[in-house]
Amino acid sequence: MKVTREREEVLRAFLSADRHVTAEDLHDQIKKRGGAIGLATVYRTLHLFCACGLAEERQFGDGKTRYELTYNVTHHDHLICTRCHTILEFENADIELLQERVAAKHRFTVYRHKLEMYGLCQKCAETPDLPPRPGDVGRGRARR
Amino acid sequence: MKVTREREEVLRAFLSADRHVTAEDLHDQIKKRGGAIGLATVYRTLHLFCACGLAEERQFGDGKTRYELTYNVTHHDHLICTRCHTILEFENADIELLQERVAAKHRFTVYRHKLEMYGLCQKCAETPDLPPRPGDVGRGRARR
DNA sequence: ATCCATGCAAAGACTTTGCAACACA
DNA sequence: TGTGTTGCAAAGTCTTTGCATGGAT
Repeated sequence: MKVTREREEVLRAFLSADRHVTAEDLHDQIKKRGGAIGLATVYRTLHLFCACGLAEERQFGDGKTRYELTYNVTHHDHLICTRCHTILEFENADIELLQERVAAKHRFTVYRHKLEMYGLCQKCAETPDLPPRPGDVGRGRARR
Repeated sequence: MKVTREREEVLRAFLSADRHVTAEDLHDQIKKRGGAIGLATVYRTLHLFCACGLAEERQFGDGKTRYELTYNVTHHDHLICTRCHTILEFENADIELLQERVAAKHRFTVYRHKLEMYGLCQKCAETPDLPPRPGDVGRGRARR
């Protein structure tokens, strides 16, 4: 696999960005640093990273695909704040174990799973300024 | 809310269809029965159903939004076969309980959650004809 | 009769692809 | 030097919206 300036830029942006970013996020960040890169190349590079196990795609229900570096990272699941879009990660071995039992009971071979909880983080739950809108995420592409 | 022929058709198609259908699925089914309806109306009607709690949107990672009738249905999670696209449902109170504990630990108020396991159903795991491709689902819009 | 719903086509958002120019090994 | 990569723009897919028409109450 070739090492190009563009691929290095994407990796660098990825490393210094939030854990869960969209292609556009990375693209913007690279451009802000003065790097020049096409959005299509960002997408192509992210696919490449996913194919070689360096990253994974995630969909949290707002219609955008997010990418997460997974190299040397243990499995975890997500708590997603539907107001401020904070994403908390957690891992829980007990849940994983129960999941395996469920799968076994159904004679299912599981390769991948995801557990996502949508709601309000502590901070957002405490600030009643805006009405919480728990229905806005996790229900498909964002409305316009 | 008005009762129109179109809305009745969508509901009827919904009731007799698989549990997890796309707007296009319902549209096709209605047309096959001889009913005439615009795809946009199907989408609008499904949004309506979701808004009044009759249905819910789901995204299983192939880039399409699926809808599921939830009226009078208890919460459940999903096992998704990445080869034949069979979707098994299950519920497990122990897992739910552990989830609540995790959320509480993070001071998170959960409104909705989803647990999805992707892999091979028993039948597909036993037929080695096609190579299993567990990476094809759950990782964003389908490739073309 | 008045709104609200529908259909169609156009617009929109996100992502992929074709192709010529270019860059790495 | 040759193959793989990039950029740009165009195409593609799924979904939403504008607007004129038609239908339900």
